[in-house]
Amino acid sequence: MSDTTENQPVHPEDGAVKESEVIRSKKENLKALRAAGVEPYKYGFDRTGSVESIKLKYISIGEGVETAESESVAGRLVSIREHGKTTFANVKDFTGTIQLYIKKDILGEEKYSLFKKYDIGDIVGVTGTLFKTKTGELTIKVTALELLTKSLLPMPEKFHGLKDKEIRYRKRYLDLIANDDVKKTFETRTRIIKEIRNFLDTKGFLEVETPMMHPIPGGAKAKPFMTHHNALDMQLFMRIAPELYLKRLIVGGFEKVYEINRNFRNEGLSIKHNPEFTMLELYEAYTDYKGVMQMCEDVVVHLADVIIGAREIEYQGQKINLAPPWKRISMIDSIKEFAGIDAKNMDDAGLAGMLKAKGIELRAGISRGELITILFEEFVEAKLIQPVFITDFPVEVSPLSKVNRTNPEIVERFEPYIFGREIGNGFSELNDAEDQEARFKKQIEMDTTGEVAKEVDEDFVEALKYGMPPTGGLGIGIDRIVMFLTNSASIRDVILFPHMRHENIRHEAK
RNA sequence: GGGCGGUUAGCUCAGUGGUAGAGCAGCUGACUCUUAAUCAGUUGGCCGAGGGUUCGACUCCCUCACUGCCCA
Repeated sequence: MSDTTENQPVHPEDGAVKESEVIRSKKENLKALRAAGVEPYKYGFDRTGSVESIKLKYISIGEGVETAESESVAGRLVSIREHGKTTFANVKDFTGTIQLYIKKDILGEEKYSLFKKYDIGDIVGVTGTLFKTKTGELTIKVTALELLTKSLLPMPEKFHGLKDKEIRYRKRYLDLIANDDVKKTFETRTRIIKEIRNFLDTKGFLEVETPMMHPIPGGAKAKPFMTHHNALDMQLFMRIAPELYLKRLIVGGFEKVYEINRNFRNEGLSIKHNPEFTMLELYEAYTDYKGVMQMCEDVVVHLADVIIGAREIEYQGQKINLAPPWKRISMIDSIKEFAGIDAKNMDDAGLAGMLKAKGIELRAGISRGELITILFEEFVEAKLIQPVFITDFPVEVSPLSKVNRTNPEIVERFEPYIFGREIGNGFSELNDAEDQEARFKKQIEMDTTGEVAKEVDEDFVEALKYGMPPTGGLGIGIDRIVMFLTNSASIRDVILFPHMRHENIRHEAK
């Protein structure tokens, strides 16, 4: 942070992209077009259809046949192949790319010479009849051509596209222009979320919105983003989870609610973590963790059916079978099965020894439940490739779950894992207000994050005192689900504008 | 936070101490069914930033920034 250039502002006018020959040429073309009376930034264009619809409409016309009727499409010029007094070009809209055949004879001398001032990257509107070339490609024989938007910066390379991941994430619009699969991924993301809503709405769930700014930082371990309300002179925290608000709604009489929205965690970035990410949380009255565990399985299987059309998916070269029923195993048993460690019959010192041997530092006075959880995270998690529900979490790490009805050391909680990654969390919601208050207090005592003073959400405890029906709650990480269903390696590939550091020096150098 | 890799033309990439390269894009010209069009010519670089070693550094060393991956 001692670098003096660090905080110098970047001036997009002169700093973002240096004026090159390519840019100069585009600016000159713009000037020439204006001089010829062309408005380079039009206000609209009437299309007769999308590229895809037109391709479908004329899919079966024969070679050598030219349609009588005209069609109009608009989009970005993505390639130009000059051929003397004829030019082939490709125009791309949201649905696809179609070839243009631009002939001097048809367009006329003047229009054709104006067209030569168009550049790859410009947005154009074209009208013409359709025919198939001798290689069978449906092509628009252009009778009218209009510049709709002049572009001033060079497009990514046409064949190799845009590969630099940094530019792809920082300038997602270029990524979208250059890489068709990116567009597909984000369309799929939207379909997935829409399908989740559809699934839950059909089951009678009500979608609600709860505050993004909380007066009390929730979350036992997560660190919050802080902000401030000026008029109220009030410290606020970007929400870590909507859980306590949604449960207030269950107290209030809503019996099935869900929210799909952003959560914020002030932690590091990784292939699996973005500071803001999207969660589904749902709460259903009169069911328990087994009910929502079934719901979790149903939702994911439904998504596989609808989005992929298959229950076996391939993720990063690994086949994953989502077909129900998913394996269900307690945390302690999973440690034995996947790591060969018989934690049940080991004392705390023995558990701690195994962790220390792996170089893990342990807090003084750490509880048995925490030891088991860390053991699970260290030795088991990564091995959970096929879908599995890990159940029966230690009570110490689960302040919001009801204790197991037969064993008070564990709670009625589960986490689904796929490809070694936790994709959700669910439990029988604790509704004993006095127990909840005690567990909150214990959690605060154990809090080691230190940076933000955690406090008991008294208002939530009060709400519970009025009585919350037995309730099952479920959270699912939407980004991770989208990653699996789109075979995306990084969370950044499923978030349109992932969080990035400041560019500073490199940006200025360009 | 630690380890390893990357950063060279607008884009995609070569370049192991001796005058910075290719393809695409751009520019000039030829070409009326091309499609990664072709052919001929041509412009374009603070080699991420700063420091050091050296007669000489894109290249070796150090620091920093950003980035990708792995780990915590």
